[in-house]
Amino acid sequence: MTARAPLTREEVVAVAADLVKQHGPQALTMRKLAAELGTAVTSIYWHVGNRESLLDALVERTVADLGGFRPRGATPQDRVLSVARTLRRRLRAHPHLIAMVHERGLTERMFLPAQQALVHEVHAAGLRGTRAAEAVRAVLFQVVGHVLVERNRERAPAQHPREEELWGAGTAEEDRVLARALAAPADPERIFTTSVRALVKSLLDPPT
Amino acid sequence: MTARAPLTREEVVAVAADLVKQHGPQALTMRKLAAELGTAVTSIYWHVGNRESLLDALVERTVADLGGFRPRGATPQDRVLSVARTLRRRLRAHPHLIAMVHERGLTERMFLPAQQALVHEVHAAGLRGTRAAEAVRAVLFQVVGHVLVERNRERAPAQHPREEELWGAGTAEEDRVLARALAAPADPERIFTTSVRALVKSLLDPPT
DNA sequence: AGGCGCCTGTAACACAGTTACACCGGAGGC
DNA sequence: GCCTCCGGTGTAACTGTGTTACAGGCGCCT
Repeated sequence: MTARAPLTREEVVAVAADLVKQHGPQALTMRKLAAELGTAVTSIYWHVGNRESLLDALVERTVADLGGFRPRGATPQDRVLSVARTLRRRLRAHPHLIAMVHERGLTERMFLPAQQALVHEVHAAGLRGTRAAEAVRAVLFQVVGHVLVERNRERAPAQHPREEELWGAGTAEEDRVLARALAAPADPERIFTTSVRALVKSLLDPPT
Repeated sequence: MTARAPLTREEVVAVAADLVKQHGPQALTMRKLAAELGTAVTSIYWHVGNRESLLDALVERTVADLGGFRPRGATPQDRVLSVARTLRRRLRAHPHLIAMVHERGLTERMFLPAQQALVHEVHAAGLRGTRAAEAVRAVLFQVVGHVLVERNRERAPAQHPREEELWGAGTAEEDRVLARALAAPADPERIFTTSVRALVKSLLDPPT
């Protein structure tokens, strides 16, 4: 057997990314990774340093994959919504990885490409200076925050006090339909669109 | 020496909470905890089962500590903002612990008390049924999401491409003040208030 | 005294990240 | 042709983690 092609840093990171995508971050152990690569642990350490650096590289890769934005829509409002939707979709495409980005305190890094697109749109809508910066940040915070919460919701265990808490508490008996709507599982897509649209409307519409 | 007062589940959880608050979740090892308690690891296992259960108990405690809400303000809008602010403040009071709640997929649990308060206000504002439920959820998603992002921002390492990325990219040269505003550190408090207010305004104002 | 239930401690297990060290194989100097 | 050095790999260990089998101790009831 011709031993095997020499290991490269890129190969290590790629296989590590696969492992994380398939089985979550906790499945990424140095030994498993070595086994998957058909090599020994020490080789990995030689190429990537330590686990920390490996995760850094993974995160870097993920952020780079998010790419740029081509907003669609007639009005700035529509185009901002378009950016928000695209960002959400891309973030949700790599759940484990964006969780890692978050856990490693690099959430802000994920912002940059979208931020540039948003700056453009907000500027087109007539906002300037500090006010524009605030609008951009408000939208970004909302999108990323929403995705984090949404993703969290999905892997949440059984929420034992959910329906009952609201029915029994007396607060919601004012409105049966409301109570039922809250007891039913939420539609994150709808909530997302609703709230982004609402936020954007207020931020861009009246230059108070 | 009179050996020591018998260990209780509450004592274990309390000391564990202290450890997490002071040195973060990774500092909570069973052996350290045992040393801190002046006992042996097995006693901890006897009282709390395993590490998982211990973290569950911690999280439960944290969620319980969040308590109820007494919204202040003249209009429903103001009172919603008041709830949002209180929720944010309380969440930010236990950064490590809310990170744990999040990582354990129990973010939604944190919602409940605030949710009840919001249901009341949204109802008072005249919203009903599905529309009201959506408004409540939109606000909660926004608040919790914002806190997650904000908290993340604080412990982020050096953001190497930050100012430069925006200055060099050409996008922001349309507006020097904007670029400078984005390069400067954001004021999360302001962003929070601005965006919650904007969101609430759109959600509650026009019963379109 | 005997037994039983609550609680604690000793010592081990498996598995994690990490590393000291020996080794191989080819590229270049003599 | 030989030697040395360097990039890269492998073996086997170290420490520290969660967890548990097992041996008790202490107090109370009968």
